Amino acid sequence: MKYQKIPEATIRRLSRYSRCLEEMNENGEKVVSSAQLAKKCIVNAAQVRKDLAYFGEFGIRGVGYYVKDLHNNIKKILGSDKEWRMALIGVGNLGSSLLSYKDFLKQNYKIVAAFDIDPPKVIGRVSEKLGKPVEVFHINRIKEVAKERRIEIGLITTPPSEAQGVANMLVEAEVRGILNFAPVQVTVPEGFVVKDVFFTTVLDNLAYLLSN
Amino acid sequence: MKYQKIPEATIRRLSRYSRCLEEMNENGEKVVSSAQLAKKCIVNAAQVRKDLAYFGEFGIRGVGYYVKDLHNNIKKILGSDKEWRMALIGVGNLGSSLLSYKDFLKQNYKIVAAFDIDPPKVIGRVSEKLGKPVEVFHINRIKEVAKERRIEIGLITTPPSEAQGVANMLVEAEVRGILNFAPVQVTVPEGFVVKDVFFTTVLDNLAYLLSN
DNA sequence: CAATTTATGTGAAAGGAGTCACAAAATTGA
DNA sequence: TCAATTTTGTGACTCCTTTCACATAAATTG
Ligand SMILES: NC(=O)c1ccc[n+]([C@@H]2O[C@H](COP(=O)([O-])OP(=O)(O)OC[C@H]3O[C@@H](n4cnc5c(N)ncnc54)[C@H](O)[C@@H]3O)[C@@H](O)[C@H]2O)c1
Ligand SMILES: NC(=O)c1ccc[n+]([C@@H]2O[C@H](COP(=O)([O-])OP(=O)(O)OC[C@H]3O[C@@H](n4cnc5c(N)ncnc54)[C@H](O)[C@@H]3O)[C@@H](O)[C@H]2O)c1
Repeated sequence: MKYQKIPEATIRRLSRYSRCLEEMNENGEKVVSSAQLAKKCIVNAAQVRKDLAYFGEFGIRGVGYYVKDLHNNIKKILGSDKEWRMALIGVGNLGSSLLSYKDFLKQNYKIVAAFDIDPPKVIGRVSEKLGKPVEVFHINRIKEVAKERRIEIGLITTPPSEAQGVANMLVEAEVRGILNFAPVQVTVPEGFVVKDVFFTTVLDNLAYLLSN
Repeated sequence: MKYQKIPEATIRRLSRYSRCLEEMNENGEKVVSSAQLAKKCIVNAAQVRKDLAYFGEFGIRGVGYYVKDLHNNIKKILGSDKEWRMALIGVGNLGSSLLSYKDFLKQNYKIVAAFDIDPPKVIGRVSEKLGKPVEVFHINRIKEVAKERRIEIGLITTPPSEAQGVANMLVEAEVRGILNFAPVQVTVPEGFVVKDVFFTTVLDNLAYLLSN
């Protein structure tokens, strides 16, 4: 298949397929058809095949896909075959719950440093919940520590008013990826990427659907 | 304008506009043009106008939109002019951080009950963080309490393996809206709505963009 | 080994969503 | 009062995404 721009929606679905395949693999299932995978992920079977076709031919006609093989291929496509080193900025309520989120690790995402404006205040939140606590630094050491620990992704869990400032520091520290939980639009220069996780936007969506 | 199906993306953007308008209103700004609002929300100006046009005519040609008036209209459209009564199921790391998330309240979303499989174990997580703690019930009382407290939305923050079971109980209790944080696809009958908040899907997306 | 079955990969068609460009309406100022 | 200015609301166009439908290829069976 000749080159085409890949839709964002395709990438989101690949992530879903990946989770399903992981589960199937754990259940000892060897082979899966696009129809079965589609059903499990609640999408159209042709959609599954087309999504995969952007990246190559992974199936065998008349058979389907080898679960493990396809899973590996999708992980390679998504870049989740390598370990991603992350920093968390803002060790508050949400931040400390993310610090103890075990699923990140399972998925090859690792928080290797945390930052706050007041480390002594928040230190209890970290150690109280984990066997091996993540080190918490003062925010003004972010550039230095980010370099040293080869951080590639920053998670922003500060109050909204601080988010853009923190994003600027991350840019300064050449942390190219940002996952932003603070409900404000932050902007970064070309070459950097921000993705948002806005709970209330999804809630608004739900509220809209429920009232119509 | 004659009736058309309204895109999901439009609803998501309305939610964004709403946040911006709220901020503008707090700053004492009275009038805003589609171009200004668009710039702030990082979208196209025609997009702003088209999104609003699905629901009526809110602007004045040659002038723009009255900030407060438009904000009220959008809140009415989204259904966020009323208070939504929510229950949280699974008072763990993430759940207890949501319980103390003040922004929900500001946005007219209110958690009026929490449920867990082991209330005594989790009770500390709630009261330790809040002035007026949310009551935690055993999960098997969900139907009874949901009716009594007129709950309309359920937040699922249990382990993934429990999510579908919890969703079934919410359906049983006629809670029509579900916001699911557990990284599995849950299904509900016609007439019910599930929206997902999957952190790792967004991370996967970020990882993909960073590795290409 | 040929016929049958099964399920992929993909071109073509349909369906949605976003952008452009301009007529229409309100305001301002001379 | 009327021309100039501003900015909305929207039809038409473009672009992107999803679905359909079928030729193609692998496997199986008699
Ligand atoms: N709590 C939730 O469940 C939840 C849910 C969705 C979104 N959010 C958003 O996530 C963010 C954090 O929420 P929270 O409830 O954890 O707030 P919080 O007040 O508990 O935590 C914020 C933390 O950020 C630190 N901080 C403040 N300024 C900083 C700076 N400049 N640099 C580094 N650290 C700084 C504070 O010391 C504090 O520890 C907010 O933007 C909130 O809107 C929270
Ligand atoms: N911790 C995070 O930051 C984070 C981030 C993203 C997603 N998630 C997801 O959110 C969910 C919760 O994560 P967590 O880290 O808070 O886990 P956790 O183990 O800390 O909390 C789970 C809670 O659910 C309760 N529970 C278990 N089964 C139940 C049932 N049948 N009914 C009611 N309650 C039940 C447990 O008693 C526990 O209190 C998981 O699905 C996780 O994948 C968590």
